[in-house]
Amino acid sequence: MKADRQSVILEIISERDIETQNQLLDALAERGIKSTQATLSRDIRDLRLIKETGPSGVSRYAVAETKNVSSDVKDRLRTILKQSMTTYDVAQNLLVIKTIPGLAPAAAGALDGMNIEGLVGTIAGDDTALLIMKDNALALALFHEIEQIL
Amino acid sequence: MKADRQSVILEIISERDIETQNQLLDALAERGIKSTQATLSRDIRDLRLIKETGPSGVSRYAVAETKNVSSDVKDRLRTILKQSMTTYDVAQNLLVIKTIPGLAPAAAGALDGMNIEGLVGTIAGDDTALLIMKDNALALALFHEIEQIL
DNA sequence: GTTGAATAAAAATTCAAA
DNA sequence: TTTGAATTTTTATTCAAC
Repeated sequence: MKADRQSVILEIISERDIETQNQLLDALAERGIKSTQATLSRDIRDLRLIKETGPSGVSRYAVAETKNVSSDVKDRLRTILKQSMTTYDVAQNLLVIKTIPGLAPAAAGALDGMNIEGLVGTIAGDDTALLIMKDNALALALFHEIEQIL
Repeated sequence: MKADRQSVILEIISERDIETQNQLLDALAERGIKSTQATLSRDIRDLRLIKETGPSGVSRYAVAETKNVSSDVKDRLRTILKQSMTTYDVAQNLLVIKTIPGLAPAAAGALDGMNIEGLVGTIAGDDTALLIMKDNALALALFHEIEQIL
């Protein structure tokens, strides 16, 4: 399954340095996911991973830095999410964030305030905020980013 | 000359999307700089350029985002530099920032406060701040980044 | 230490297939 | 629409020269 595989890819690159698509292929195999280099090349494009040169000069895949998002804003977001969010999940290109009653608008607003790439819009009821992402891969990437932030 | 070429590379990728090293080769040729793909591959590593996937899905070379630097800090830096800096230049791995008298420590402090990759240390007199960078390529990259910020 | 030519390695794409 | 095998394209490295 594409979404599963891409999700695991994000996990893998957050845990260790992956220099080549073949390395990624092996890492996926270790987790029981069999694929091919061609597919990974497409996944990497979908997930908008970058290839960066690390401190030591070796290159590796990484999640693109969310541009224009200051760490201050990230801190504020973390605070708000921690105080308000109860659960969150991803479905296709949508992120669903459940909050304690009344705080969904605040959570949605906080996320809206960050210039998150691919975030098309948010809508919040009382205890549920919906984030509409441009595509499934970007929704998945944000899901994992929230995981990291918390 | 390596430094010249690398400097022009940074200019080129800030002006237009470069998808491949061959495109970069051509762009350099237009500016009278003749090189080879092998050399550009090395330059790209030296400058720690990343290859990212743009909004449209095409990949391009870009300057690595300075991690952990919030836009608030960038704003503050801009303000301070604009108010204090008179000239700036790069020499090898050193950036020399001249300021109006008395303000060099403030400028150096502001730069120190950002987590700039490759910035080893700063030393400031009355009207001159010196930034010691880890290597020439990183000094050059910061030079261009300051250009952008202002 | 820097470079280019040749080569090896890696990544993107094509095309057929499911 | 997703995928893998084969192929093409792109990038990194080797090695010789400077």
